[in-house]
Amino acid sequence: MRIGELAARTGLTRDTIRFYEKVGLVAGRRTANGYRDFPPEAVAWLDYVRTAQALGFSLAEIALNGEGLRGAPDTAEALSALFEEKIRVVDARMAELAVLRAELVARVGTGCPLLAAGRPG
Amino acid sequence: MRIGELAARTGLTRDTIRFYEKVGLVAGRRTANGYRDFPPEAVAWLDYVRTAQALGFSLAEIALNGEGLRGAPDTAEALSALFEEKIRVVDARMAELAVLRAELVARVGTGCPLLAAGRPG
DNA sequence: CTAAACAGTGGAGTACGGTCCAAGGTCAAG
DNA sequence: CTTGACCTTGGACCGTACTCCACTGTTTAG
Repeated sequence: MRIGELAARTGLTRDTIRFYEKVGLVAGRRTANGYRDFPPEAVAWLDYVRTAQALGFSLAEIALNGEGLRGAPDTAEALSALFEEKIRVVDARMAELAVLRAELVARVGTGCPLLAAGRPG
Repeated sequence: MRIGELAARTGLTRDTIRFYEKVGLVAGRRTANGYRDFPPEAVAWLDYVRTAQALGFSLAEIALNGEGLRGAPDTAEALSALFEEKIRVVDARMAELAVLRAELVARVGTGCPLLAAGRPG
């Protein structure tokens, strides 16, 4: 499919997709006239890119994931492994947030919360 | 205290503190010779800035929080309210992550995770 | 055939959050 | 009085992730 259709299907702009191609996030074959031609899987891949981005991964990291997938013998399995890894990342992030939450709870209602910030001394 | 000491106590660089002053994140009185002179509370405030940043707040938002605090009749109470608000934000962020986690779990182990991405059709 | 809708390129600009540097002023110790 | 540590300023520069623009080429519908 051409870039306009991919843009419509993913909710990204054409410019963003061209930018993603430039940084190696998405593959770009060309038709005879020079237009980009994307496979149908590009839609799902870009959906995944947005998810990974929401998880706090940089585009460079996501591109590396993609590299790994392209070299994998069984892509479906490799992708499952990738998702499992992401789940661990999500769990870690949630744990961090839980710590921050606890710190915030501890500060609420103290006489002077900023100064009660648990520094030594 | 002068900027070097504040930098040492917060773990920030002098340049970062000057940058924070420029964007209104931290107050800058001056001594007779033109050196910046920070009150002791600046340490705790900058600690808070880092925490808020870790929560995903932009420096501009954090600066606005600071504005609100300076205008508050009871700073300790205003700060408690601020922390309570941040707790709600943390809860919202954790809920988002929980959704993402569920999506990832759903994709693991499907025949072709990328294509099973729950799109209509 | 023409006009619109699509595609291409390169390059500039934006916002955020710093980071580094050069040139110079201030201050305490030896 | 010099040395060195500290401070000042302005401005250039970086990486990330886009976003917009002008100009040009291609395809499609009437």
